[in-house]
Amino acid sequence: MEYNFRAIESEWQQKWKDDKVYKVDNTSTKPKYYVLDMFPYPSGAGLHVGHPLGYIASDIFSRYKRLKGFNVLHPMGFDSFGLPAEQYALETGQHPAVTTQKNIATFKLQLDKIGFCYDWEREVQTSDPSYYKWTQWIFLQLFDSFYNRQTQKAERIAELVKAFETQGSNVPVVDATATPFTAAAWKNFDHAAKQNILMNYRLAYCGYGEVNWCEALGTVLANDEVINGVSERGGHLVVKKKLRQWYLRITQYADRLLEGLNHVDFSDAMKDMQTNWIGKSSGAEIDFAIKGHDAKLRVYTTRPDTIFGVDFMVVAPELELINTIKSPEQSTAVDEYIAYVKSRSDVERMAEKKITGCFTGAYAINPFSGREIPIWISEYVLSGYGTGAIMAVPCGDERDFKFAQHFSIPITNIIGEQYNGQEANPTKEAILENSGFLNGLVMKDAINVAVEKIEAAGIGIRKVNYKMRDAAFSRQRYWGEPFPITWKNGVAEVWEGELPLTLPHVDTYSPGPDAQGPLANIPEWVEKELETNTMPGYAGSSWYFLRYMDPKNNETFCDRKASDYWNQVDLYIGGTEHAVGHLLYSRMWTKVLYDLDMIGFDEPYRKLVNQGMIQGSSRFVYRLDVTEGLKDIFEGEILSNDDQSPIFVSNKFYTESYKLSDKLISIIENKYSSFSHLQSLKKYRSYNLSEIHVDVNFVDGVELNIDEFRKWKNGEYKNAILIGENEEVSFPDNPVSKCIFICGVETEKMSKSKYNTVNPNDLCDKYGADTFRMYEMFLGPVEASKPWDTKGIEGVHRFLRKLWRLFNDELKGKVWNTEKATDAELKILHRTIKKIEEDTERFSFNTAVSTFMICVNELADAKCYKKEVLEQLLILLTPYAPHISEELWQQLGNEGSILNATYPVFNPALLVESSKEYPVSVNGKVRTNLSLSLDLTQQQVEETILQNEVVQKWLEGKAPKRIIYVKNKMINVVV
RNA sequence: GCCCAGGUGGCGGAAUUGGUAGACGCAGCAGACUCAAAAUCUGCCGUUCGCAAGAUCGUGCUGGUUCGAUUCCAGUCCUGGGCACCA
Repeated sequence: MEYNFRAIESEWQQKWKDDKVYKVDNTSTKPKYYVLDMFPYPSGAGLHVGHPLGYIASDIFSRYKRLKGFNVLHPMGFDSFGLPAEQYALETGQHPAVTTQKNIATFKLQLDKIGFCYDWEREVQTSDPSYYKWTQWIFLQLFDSFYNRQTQKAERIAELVKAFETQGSNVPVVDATATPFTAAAWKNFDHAAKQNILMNYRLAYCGYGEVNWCEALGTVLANDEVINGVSERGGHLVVKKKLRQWYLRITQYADRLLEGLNHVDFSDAMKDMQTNWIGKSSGAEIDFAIKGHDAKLRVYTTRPDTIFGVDFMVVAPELELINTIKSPEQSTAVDEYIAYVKSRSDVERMAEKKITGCFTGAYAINPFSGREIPIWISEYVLSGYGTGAIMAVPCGDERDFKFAQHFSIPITNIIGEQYNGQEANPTKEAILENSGFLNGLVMKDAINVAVEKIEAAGIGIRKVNYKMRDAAFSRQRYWGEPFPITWKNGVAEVWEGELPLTLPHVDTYSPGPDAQGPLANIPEWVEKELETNTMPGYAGSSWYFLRYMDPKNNETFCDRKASDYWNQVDLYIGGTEHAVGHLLYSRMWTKVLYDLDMIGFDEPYRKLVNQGMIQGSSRFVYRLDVTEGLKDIFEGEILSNDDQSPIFVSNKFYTESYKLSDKLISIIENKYSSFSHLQSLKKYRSYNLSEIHVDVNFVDGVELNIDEFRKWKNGEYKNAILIGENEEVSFPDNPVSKCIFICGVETEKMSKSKYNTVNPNDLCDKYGADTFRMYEMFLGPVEASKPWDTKGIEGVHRFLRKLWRLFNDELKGKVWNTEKATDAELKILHRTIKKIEEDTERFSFNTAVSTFMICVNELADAKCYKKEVLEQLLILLTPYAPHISEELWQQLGNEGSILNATYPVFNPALLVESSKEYPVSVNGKVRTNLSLSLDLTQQQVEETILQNEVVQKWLEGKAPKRIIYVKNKMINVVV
């Protein structure tokens, strides 16, 4: 009987489905364990082998925990709102709901084929009205809440109203408003005035923010749709535009998001990323008078101790203030510079090495020295951080220093010898000079003195700042959750209908007027004065882990009993690309729901494991192209021919600079003198090699399958002429060719457009899901990123077949028996139990797979076909390769599914050793091995060692200085 | 630019706490079985020198700490991820 994985896998998948073996209850006497995968976006391209890496890891762990006696929740669903579906709708006119459903169906087929233990009855989809009903509802809770500074938690907006009614604006629970009011005044405000004030405190609020606006496309673009200041599609100009936007006041939670990191098990790298993103800093906000103007320049600095070293100011080019203060002489230059900056993204601005800037012609006054300080604008200062203006201290800050040098601004030294005039010194240890009342103080002590003086003088305040900004929460798009908000006379009101407020049908997905979303095109929607923005992708994904606990509930987002039972996610597996977006948002939402007493915990994820990315390994062919400039010359002579039979050259012509070589041309010439390209090549010797991605699925390693290549893309290259590595040429009409064509290789992101994706289904068909699962794990540590290479999968498949042969022989049939296992055989088993358990616990799945291989190799060598041993091994293997394990488990005559078996218990007594083969080194270099009893004393070991021939040889008669003996590890003789 | 991660054979990787570098697998080479092929099995498989025994160098690079460093420290180069509207 042979290992027929196709039959085995489909049979067991069907049986498990029929028996509902993965159904999970919200009540159990067993302890609970919640394993979560990051929410997939169901893209049209389907799953590629990179996606399931984390899913397989979590599936293994879920099954392992189940065997260990836990009630395990391991759900799956879809983050099904998003830009790609809408983009596709724009191009094809198909409704996103339709394409999304199609994509989800494909994903589910693919996932099921791999044999995951999801309870599909708990599936959620964010674009399903029964789901986004609750996303909208939670949004309304955010809208109806504010952050109480006193209690440090979210509370209902009604509480704030009560406070205003009794105490006016001077309340301890929130920061003061821009314009103070009394309790009496509050009561006299009209509705709109009150709402405007409250909008400053709501956790979900409306404000104004900049977006990437593309006039030509009439739409707002995502950052990744903008490249070098123009749109990716069409290359149209993109500028910043201010729009009314919804925001989440996540900044209020900055401190708690930081503090919460102490209570979760995330990697230090992940915690660092979040900490840096939040970017807490403390310093001061200082108002500088501006010469000849009433307006003040407010700067934020973390180093108020350096205030006497300020040589210039830098203001973000976006700041309105600039228009007021710019001098007539500088006006044109300033406007031109602002126009330049408008075309640049934040990333470009921060990454720019070239120093740019423009003097405004205005001067600020140093409040302590009275010095006049020139005010500049430059793109390296961003408007969103701090006050959008900095005081520049070139002797202490590298960027300020370079700026001063570039524009020849004189530099003041306030740290004496600590500053060498060649580069800035950002120390806090120097003793201040040229610094008025701060002279003689060490800088780090001077910070506090300076802040106190600034506060006393009434020109500034101590200020804690966060780099993190409030999260923009609206999109000018169609395919997202509508806001249950109406606008009455410019005031945002909660929509009065019953949730969900469903997405209306639209005829076109084109943007609405004035940079509004497509919803603005619908008369009925606009008539009802409904909000035309929709929510962003992270709305639905910020709370989905809660919905899985109680996915069908129509009364509440998640029953309290269910969330109390399942509590936090015990294990969350996903990529670092979500480090600062999704993870921070869902942590914030959890904290708000906790504050409002709707759930009983304030961190969503107890433990986070970061899965690495599987990169694509792309393959290239190199097309010989006539260069652009010469095209005219070839008109009529070549070009028509060119398109039909392009020439491709093998890798070596690209890497070994065979470009333009006589050799390449002579190859063609010698073989095919009538070749029509030849004349032009000889004549002009001017061509390029362009890299063209080819589908990795018809490249074996690096060798191109030329027949497949000719059939590719409906025969686009069927007439191609290929010059191989061995300098043989393949023509379309000579199918028998000795041409060996080698492709170029590069590691890149796995993506359909790069033709480097591999479909897991194909591999499951060819080798089986068990092989696929184990191979994904065998590739390397889950946390590591690595390029995909299908080649090694054979090895894992061979391993499973070898396992199969421990039970069945192709000719003899059943070979397993019920004989008693020997000590040696039990030792093999228990060493495996120990290692598999350890490796699984620490998510080291790749070494676990190796361990299985070693175990099966050893059992095969020992000809051990004993049920007593094999049965235990199968249980260990179930989480990794569930189908074959179940099949063999049944063959052994077991009742019931192996899914419910009990995990083997490791018996240390079986592994006790009495001696050890020690490596013996002399001066740290291993020279020999020696087997010694484990109960020897240091002295006994030393004596034995010195007797040894090899050791004596290396001692060369000298006496050893020291002998290091680490029991059970090694011995080192120092001479 | 800033933040984070990673550089080990031809390739993916192992070495869990500073203790035999290269487990396990792929590819390759040689052999057995076979009419042949597939499958399976056996052996070899970092570099240089050597018939061999053995020696030499070797974990991106340059230094340091240590009896001993892939592992710790400092610096440096390269690659990948993120940088707020892809999800």
